[in-house]
Amino acid sequence: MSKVTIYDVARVADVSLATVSRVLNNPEKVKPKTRERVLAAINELGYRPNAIARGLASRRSTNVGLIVPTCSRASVSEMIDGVADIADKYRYSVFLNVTHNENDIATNVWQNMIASQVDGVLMMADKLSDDEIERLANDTVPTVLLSVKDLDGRLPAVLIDYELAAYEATKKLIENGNKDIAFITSSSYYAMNELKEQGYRRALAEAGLEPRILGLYNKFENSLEAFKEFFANNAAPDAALAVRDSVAVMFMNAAIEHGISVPNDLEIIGFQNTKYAIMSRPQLSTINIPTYDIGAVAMRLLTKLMKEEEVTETQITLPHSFVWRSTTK
Amino acid sequence: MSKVTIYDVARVADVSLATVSRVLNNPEKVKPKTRERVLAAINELGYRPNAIARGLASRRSTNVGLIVPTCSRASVSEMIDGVADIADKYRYSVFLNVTHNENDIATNVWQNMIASQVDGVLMMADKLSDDEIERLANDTVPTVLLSVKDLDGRLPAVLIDYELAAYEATKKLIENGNKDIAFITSSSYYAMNELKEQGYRRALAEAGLEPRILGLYNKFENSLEAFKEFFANNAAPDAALAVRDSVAVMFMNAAIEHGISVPNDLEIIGFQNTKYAIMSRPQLSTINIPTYDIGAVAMRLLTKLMKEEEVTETQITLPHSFVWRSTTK
DNA sequence: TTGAAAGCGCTAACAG
DNA sequence: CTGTTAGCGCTTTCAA
Repeated sequence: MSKVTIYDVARVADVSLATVSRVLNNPEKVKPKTRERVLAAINELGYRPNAIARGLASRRSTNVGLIVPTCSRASVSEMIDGVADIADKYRYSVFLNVTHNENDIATNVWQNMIASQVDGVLMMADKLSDDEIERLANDTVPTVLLSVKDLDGRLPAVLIDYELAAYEATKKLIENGNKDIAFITSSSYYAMNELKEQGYRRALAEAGLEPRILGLYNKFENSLEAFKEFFANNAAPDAALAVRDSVAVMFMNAAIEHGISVPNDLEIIGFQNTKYAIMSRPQLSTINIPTYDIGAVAMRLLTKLMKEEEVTETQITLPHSFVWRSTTK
Repeated sequence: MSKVTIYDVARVADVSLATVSRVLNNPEKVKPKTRERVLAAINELGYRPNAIARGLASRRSTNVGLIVPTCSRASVSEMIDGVADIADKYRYSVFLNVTHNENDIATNVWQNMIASQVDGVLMMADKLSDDEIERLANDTVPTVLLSVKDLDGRLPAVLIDYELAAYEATKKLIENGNKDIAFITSSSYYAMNELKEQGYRRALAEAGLEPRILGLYNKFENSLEAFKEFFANNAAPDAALAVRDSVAVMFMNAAIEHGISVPNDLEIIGFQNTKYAIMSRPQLSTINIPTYDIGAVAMRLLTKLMKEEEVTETQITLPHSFVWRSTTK
């Protein structure tokens, strides 16, 4: 569409194209009067610089890549909103790519993005191999990890201390006098969930209690059935910590249908503080995670990295908190 | 990073850069033997074509723009997944932009995307003015509307017949013998919700019943309070249709806390068939919307439009269905 | 079947 | 402060 090029503007304003380029990129270097003439011409013609040509000439695209496993989990969609808002603010465009949690895809996508000349990338991907981390860390275009981090801290990252959060939640459950505390986790393999499990185990170990891990199926509907079956065939635990609010609510619903009273016979804590927690009955006690902020802070960090500003803190841990509602005593 | 250019490949393969370009874009026009030599060189050097340079030279970017009001509503995040999957399949990259429902922003974003040389755009935006629609429709880069449509059908669109869905749901409620049927809507202005309201009103009008519209606040927490207040100060309706599952569940929870029995004293139907509907107690009857498919189908339609293939049907209505659970008799 | 050459629309030295 | 001049890395005629 935009058939109007920088040449047209230059002609109308009666200057060289270099001057037009200057008022666009370094307006202070142009005499006010000329600048105005150029601006007027731009307006008159409805000129919009061609981002691609600009990218080619300047070797900077003002594009960033965003790699996520999926959009349709609240924990990631809110983060995307955070990324998008800050990107917008700094006038970056964001390339979205969803990998469905397949790692080789993530790495491949990353390479494609680099080839597409993004200036930086935000990546949410589990279990990157050492080689992969090495490659990301050594590339000239900066990559920031979302929610997860590599253990050696080679890559910038914005995350939550999931281990600590789970540890503290479990500890609370222990303090409330519970002995048989279950951990309800997902069968799919998330690094995040592994950290949560570690925190859970640490708290139990300190108290000399036995862990009890309950896996569940990826498919939502199957999980409900699985939970029902669980309560039909097993002694119910005294308390439970779940990897996500939705999981916690499903577990709770199954328990209640089995005649168990929450929180009297069974205390439950979720993870994330989503709407699920408010909408369940009883309302779910949960760990509040600043999801939006993870995205926003990561994007902000990335802008600094891209501008090669001095960044003191390259691995940022955002604070979690607890929201005590009606599923805990 | 990819410092390797097409020249390097040409040199190593001992051909001209034109030939390398050909094996990339029209492999059949190159003698198999040469082709293999080039391919080998590409492999050896780890060459990846620079998407930006390619875009500039070919005037096609293989990028599409995706404009949404937010990511963190299930109805849009699932759609995004649909778009992303199909885009991936056709090797398009997607530029994501969230507008927070502000229309002037959406139009502006659209222009920026066009300037960024996208080959097409998918847009979810309410209440576009006639001028805006005109502009989108007349541009050389195709735009497909998501979920909403312009009334004259000038723009391609993929959507649900929300009016009909609401009409049918309301009719079911009427057939069940309810007289006082409420419509629970959001105070923010969505074209979609307006259509739902129209369907609701049509069904009531046909039955000679009076409509009863209940607005609610945008903020989730406030809504719960508002609903509680509603039940404290007003006669409860016999039945209700809500614009979203989450709204339906909140309304139901408030009702139940007020001592109303669902579905005996109050029948409720939601919209969307999200996890909320399964996780509520009782489980919510709702209208199933193929959210993922809206995105997927729209993206597929867009690829055709971009290739200038013949498209017979430019406004596609996807089917809805009903899921009767425990909040209806 | 291949190569030479002319751009795509812009930025960025370098002069002036 | 402004203009001239090279490219950025690739596609695409046009000839050979």
